[in-house]
Amino acid sequence: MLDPLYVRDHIETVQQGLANRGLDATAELQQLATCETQRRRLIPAIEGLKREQNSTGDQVARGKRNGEEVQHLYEVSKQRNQKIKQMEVELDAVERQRTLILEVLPNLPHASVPVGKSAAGNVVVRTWGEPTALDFEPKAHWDLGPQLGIIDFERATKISGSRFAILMGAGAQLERALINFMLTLHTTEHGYTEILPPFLVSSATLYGTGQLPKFETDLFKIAGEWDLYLIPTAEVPVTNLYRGEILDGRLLPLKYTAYTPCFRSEAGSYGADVRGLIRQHQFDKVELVKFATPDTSYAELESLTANAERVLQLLGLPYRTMALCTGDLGFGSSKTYDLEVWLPSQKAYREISSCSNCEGFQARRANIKFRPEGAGKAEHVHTLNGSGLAVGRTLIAILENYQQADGSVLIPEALKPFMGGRERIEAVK
RNA sequence: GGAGAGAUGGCUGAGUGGUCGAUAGCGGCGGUCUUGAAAACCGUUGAACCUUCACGGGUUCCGGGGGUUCGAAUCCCUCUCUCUCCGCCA
Repeated sequence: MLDPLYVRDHIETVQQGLANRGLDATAELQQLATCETQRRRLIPAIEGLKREQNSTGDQVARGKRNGEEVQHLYEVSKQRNQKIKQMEVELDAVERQRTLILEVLPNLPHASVPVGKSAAGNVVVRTWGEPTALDFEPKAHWDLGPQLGIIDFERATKISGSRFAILMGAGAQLERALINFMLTLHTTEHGYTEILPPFLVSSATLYGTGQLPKFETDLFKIAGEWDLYLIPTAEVPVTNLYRGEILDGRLLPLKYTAYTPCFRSEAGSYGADVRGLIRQHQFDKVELVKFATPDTSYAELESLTANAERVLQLLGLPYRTMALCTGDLGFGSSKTYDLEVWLPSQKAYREISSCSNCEGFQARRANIKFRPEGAGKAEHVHTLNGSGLAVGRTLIAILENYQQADGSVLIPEALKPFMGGRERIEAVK
């Protein structure tokens, strides 16, 4: 949620920022301005009446103690009270409308974000490694996996329907090894604290990170009388760790990493990446989340992104880092770097991580603050999150980049200790 | 699923329908004392919003919502959540 007071005083800037995202919010901002005017008319009026009401109450109390006649005050007070109630109903409607508008407006892009309309406007920040050179025609993972007997798409469809997959044998082991490898790296070398959160969360939690109310159709909701949804990312439960709390600023930044499965209905994405593991209703991800002070959050975004890149580097997977343009930013993000890994079969870089600084956008929704130096006025923290990495896509990248002419797949050096010393995955004869 | 108890400030915990934002203790912060620390003592210690250049002033908030009343932390209704016991269960 944008800061209502900031929006009030910077309508033009906000309008321009949202326009850069491809959103014409002229009408909404106009409505907001109207709400603001009415609000500022009603609040002082109501407060003035309440003040009179309080003083009348004191008069009654004092009068009664002294045995004076106070009946005549009752009627005045009663009428004033009706007036207050009437204005409060009005104010309530105004504030409701204000919230309704604010909660569906996306975050403003940071000044450093390139202006652009779509993914085509994203900018390559750096490239690591060279696209893997294979002296044979690379196979796609959806062929490799089944041929090696480590991925079964067909039986997954029988069990759960489309966009699910089963990992078996060395495939399941590889997924587990990747999770373990990533968590170990982030906790021991990058200083993150590991979290294993609930995979089901309440609507209040999803509101805090911005999935609700606008993106309910992307989520799986639990049937029945439950206010529970499957998490679409660990960002949701982990960012909500401190919802409604005021943190000691001296403890910031706080850094957390969490492995969770993620569940997305991907409504509206039919037709895209229908084959293979790329886009599934359920996938594993190791997430990085930070709570930072506003003055350090952009430095923290750089280091968080570097932490995610480190995973790819250690696995020897070629990738590039993209700065998303204004038109491609996610709802809650002020600035995002996407990491894209090279997939030989597609001869293209594909997204494997997305690292964002949401500034105070989620913190305002979730009411997460900090007190600088442990004292003084509390301000909203900045929240950051990034994949470190999407595990299923990492598995794809390993299969495709480490495939050999004979159809086997080598295990990257850094992963061997997590694979029980296994050197390669071969077809089960 | 059955039965019961509760929700008050960072924590613990008082609170008769009328100067209660709320007693007290702990914790935190500042100070005195000390070479330093501890102890002791003194002081201080919530949030949101409105208004003001500022100092300041004001309103609201005792789980959420509604009601009774001139007036509600206190009475009534309702919702949510937590805890305890029993049953079932990984």
